[in-house]
Amino acid sequence: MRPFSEKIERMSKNLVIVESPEKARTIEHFLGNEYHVLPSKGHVRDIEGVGKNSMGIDLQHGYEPNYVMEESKARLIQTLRSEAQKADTVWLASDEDREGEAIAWHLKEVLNLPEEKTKRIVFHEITKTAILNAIEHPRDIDYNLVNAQQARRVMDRIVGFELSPVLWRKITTGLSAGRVQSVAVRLIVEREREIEGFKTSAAYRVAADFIGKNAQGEEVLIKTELNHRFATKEEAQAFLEEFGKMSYSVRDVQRKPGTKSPAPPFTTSTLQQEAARKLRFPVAKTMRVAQSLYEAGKITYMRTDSVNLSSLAIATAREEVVDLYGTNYHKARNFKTSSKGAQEAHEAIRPTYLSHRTITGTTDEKNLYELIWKRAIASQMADAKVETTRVEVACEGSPYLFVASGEVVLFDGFMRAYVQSTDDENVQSAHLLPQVEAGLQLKAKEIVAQETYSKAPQRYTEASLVKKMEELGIGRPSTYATIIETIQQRHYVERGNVQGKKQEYNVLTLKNGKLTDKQKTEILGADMGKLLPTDLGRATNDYLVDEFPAILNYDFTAKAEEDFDKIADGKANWVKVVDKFYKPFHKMVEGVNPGKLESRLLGTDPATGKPVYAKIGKTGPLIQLGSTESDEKPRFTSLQKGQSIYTITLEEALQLFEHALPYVLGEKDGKEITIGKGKFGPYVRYDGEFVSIPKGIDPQHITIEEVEELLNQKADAATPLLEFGDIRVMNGRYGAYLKVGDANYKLPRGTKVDTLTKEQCEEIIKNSENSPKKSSFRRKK
DNA sequence: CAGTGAGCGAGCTTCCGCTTGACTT
Repeated sequence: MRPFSEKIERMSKNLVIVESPEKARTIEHFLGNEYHVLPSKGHVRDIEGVGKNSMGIDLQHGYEPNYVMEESKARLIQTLRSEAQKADTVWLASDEDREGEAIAWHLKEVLNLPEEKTKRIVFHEITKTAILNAIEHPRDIDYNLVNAQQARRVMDRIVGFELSPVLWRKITTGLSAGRVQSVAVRLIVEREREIEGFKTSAAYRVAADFIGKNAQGEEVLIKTELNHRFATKEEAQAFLEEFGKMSYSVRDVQRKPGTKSPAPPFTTSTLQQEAARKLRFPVAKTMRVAQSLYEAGKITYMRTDSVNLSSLAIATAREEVVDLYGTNYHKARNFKTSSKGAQEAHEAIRPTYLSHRTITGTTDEKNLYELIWKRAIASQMADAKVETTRVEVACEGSPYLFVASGEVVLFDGFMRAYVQSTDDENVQSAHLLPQVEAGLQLKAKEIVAQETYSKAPQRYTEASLVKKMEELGIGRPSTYATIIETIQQRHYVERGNVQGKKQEYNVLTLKNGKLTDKQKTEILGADMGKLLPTDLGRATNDYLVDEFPAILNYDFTAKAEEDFDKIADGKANWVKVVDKFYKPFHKMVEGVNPGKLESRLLGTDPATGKPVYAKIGKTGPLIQLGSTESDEKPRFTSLQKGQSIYTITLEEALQLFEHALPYVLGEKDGKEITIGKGKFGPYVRYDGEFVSIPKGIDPQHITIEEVEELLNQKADAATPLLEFGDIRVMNGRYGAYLKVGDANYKLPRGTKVDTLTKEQCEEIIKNSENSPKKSSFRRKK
C-alpha cells in the first residue's frame, strides 16, 4: 500500500479514473490533494464466454450482452469501489473515443455510481491547464457512443464465435476466425498466389557512359540509360552494333527546383514500420520497448493513430531545432490524420521532453528513442530544397534517347535530422550530374545491354502487413501486434525464408569498338523473414472466402464502421444495425455443409490399388493412403519441410510412406530397432529402451551406425559417475546431478565432481529439501 | 527446465479492443 494513503483518504473528495497508471501518476501530480487519481487499466468488463463455450449474448432478445467483470481486475475494481464510495465526486476521465466512452459507462455500472456524483470529462493534452479546463466542463456519458461500441463488440463476438466452430468441424479443432484476423490471413494468402502466378518477363536494358569536354573545359562523365528496352537479344545486339557507328550530343538539359517535406511524427503503425526497417525489430519487440520507454516517462503513449502534436511539444521542438540547426531550419507544422477509422484519442508518439536528445537505458531503448526523437524533431523542420536535373543524349539516326537524371540538394532542411526509409527495392538514390549544356558533342565510353527480369510482387513483412491493415481500416493500434501474433500461433502463416532460383542472364558489352557476349547467373525471388501462408492458412482462407465472402471482403470493416458512426451520431439504433447483420449471417452459418473439407486425390497407389489423398489433418497437413470408408484402416504420414498438399505429386507422396514413422530399421543382436515419433519428437526403440533422436539427424534416414552410437551414449549416461549407497551421481544433459531413488537434486554451482564425498552429497540433499524445488508459478500459454 | 515416451478419443478450443498483470530468493 502507499505510505501516504492515509493522508489522501482523509483529504481527497474527488476520485478521477483514467485508463493508464502512467497517466494517473502525472495527473495526480497536477491536481493536488483534493483529487485522488486511479487507473482502470483498460476495460473492466467484457462479454461473458471465454472458456465457457457460450456466446454471452441473448440473440433472441435484443442482443443483450451478458457483461462480466474481468477476473484479473477483481482487486483493482474492489479498490475503485471503496475509493468511489469515499469520494464526493467521481470523474470518469477515460479516453475520448468509442472504447473510452464505453469504459466510462462500464465503470459507472460496475462501481454503482449514482448519477449526481458522477461526471464525465475528457482532455486532449496531459497538461495542468488542459485538465483544469476539462474539470470545469464536465458532461454526461454519451450513450450513442457507448452503443456504437456495443455494436462493434457484439458483432465481433458473433463473427468470431459462430465462424470458429464451423472451422473446428470442417478443418480441425482450435482454429479461429474473425473480422480482422481472417482478412489479414487473406492478404498474405493472396499475395503468395500472385507471386506463384507471376510470369517473369525478360527485356534488355541498355545503359551507356558518355564522356566529353564541357564549356568550362572540364572532362565530364555522364551515366545514362536508354528510354527503350529491347525484347530480344537480336534487337539489342543490332542496336549495339549500330551504336558504334553513331554520333552523340546532348540534346536537352532540364533543371527543375523541387521541395521535400518531412513525414509526420510517429503513430503506432509508422513506428512499427520504421523500427522494422531501420532497427530490424519485429512488431512485438517495438511495442515492448516502447512500453518501457512510456513507463519510464520518456515518450508519450505508444498506441495511437494520431499525428497530432500538442502546442507545448511544437513550442519545445522549435527551441530544439533553432538551437541545434538555426532559425532557417525551423518550420512549425500541424499534421492531419488521414488514416481510415482513426479515433485520435491521443497525441502522436513523441519524446515527453524534446529537449532530451538522448536517454539512458538498454541499447534497444536508446535506439528506439533516438528514432522517435529524430522523427518528431524533423516533423518541425523546414522543407528540403532540391534541384533535379535531366540530361538527354540523342544519337544520330536513332529514335531513342539516352537519359541521365540527377538530384542536387540545395538545402537539406529536415533531412539533416531524419530521412524516412522505404520498403520499395526499386527506388534508387539519384546522384549528382556534371555541368553540361545542350549541343555538347559526346563520345561513348561503354555501352551495356543487360537482360533483366521483371520482379514479382513483394511478400509482406509483419510491419508492411500492419501498414496494409491500417490502410484498409482493420485492426487498431492496440491490436496490430496481437493480431500478427495470433495468425502465427494458429499456424495460418509463418515467418520464413524463401530460397530463390538461379536465373541465367545475358550481358552484351560494347567497348573500344569490341562487342562481347557474356552469360551470368543471379538468384531471383529469394526472401528473408517474410510472412508465408501455410497449407492450413490457405485451406482455411479458401474455405472462408468461399462460404463467407461478405465477412472476408476487404471492405467489410469499413462498411461496418459507417454504421457504427451512424449509431454514434444518434442516427441509427444499435440493435437494428446488429440485427440487420446477424439475420443473413446466421443463415449462412446454418447453411454450411456438414462434414470435413474435401481432400485432394493424388491418384492410386500402384502397389495396393488404394487411393492417395493430401489433406489437412488434426495436427497439420498429411498424406492418407487408403479410404476411411474401406474396412482397412488408412495409413497416414506427415509432409516434409517445404512440401505442400497443394503441389505434392503422387510419387513424392508414396515415397513418404517408405520410411513413415514408426518403422523397423533393422536388427541388432536379434532384436528389432524401431524408429518412431512420440510426444517429445523422434526416438529409437531397442530392447525396451527409448532414446531420443537429436535434431541434426533425420529420423527417416537414420543409419544403424548412428543408432548404435546413440545407444552407447545412453548406456554411458545410465552408468553412475559415483555411487554412495542410495545416492548416485549421474551424468545428465545439463551436467552432473544427484539421484536418490526417483528424486533428482541439482549440484550447487562450481561443485567439483571428481572429489565429491558422501558427506557433501548428503549435505546438498538436506539443503535442497529445505527449499521447494519447483516454483509453483507457471507462465500461462 | 528435468532425465520422459509406445497414438485411444473425450472434451476442449474461438472474437476484437482497452490496458498491464507479478505467489519471491
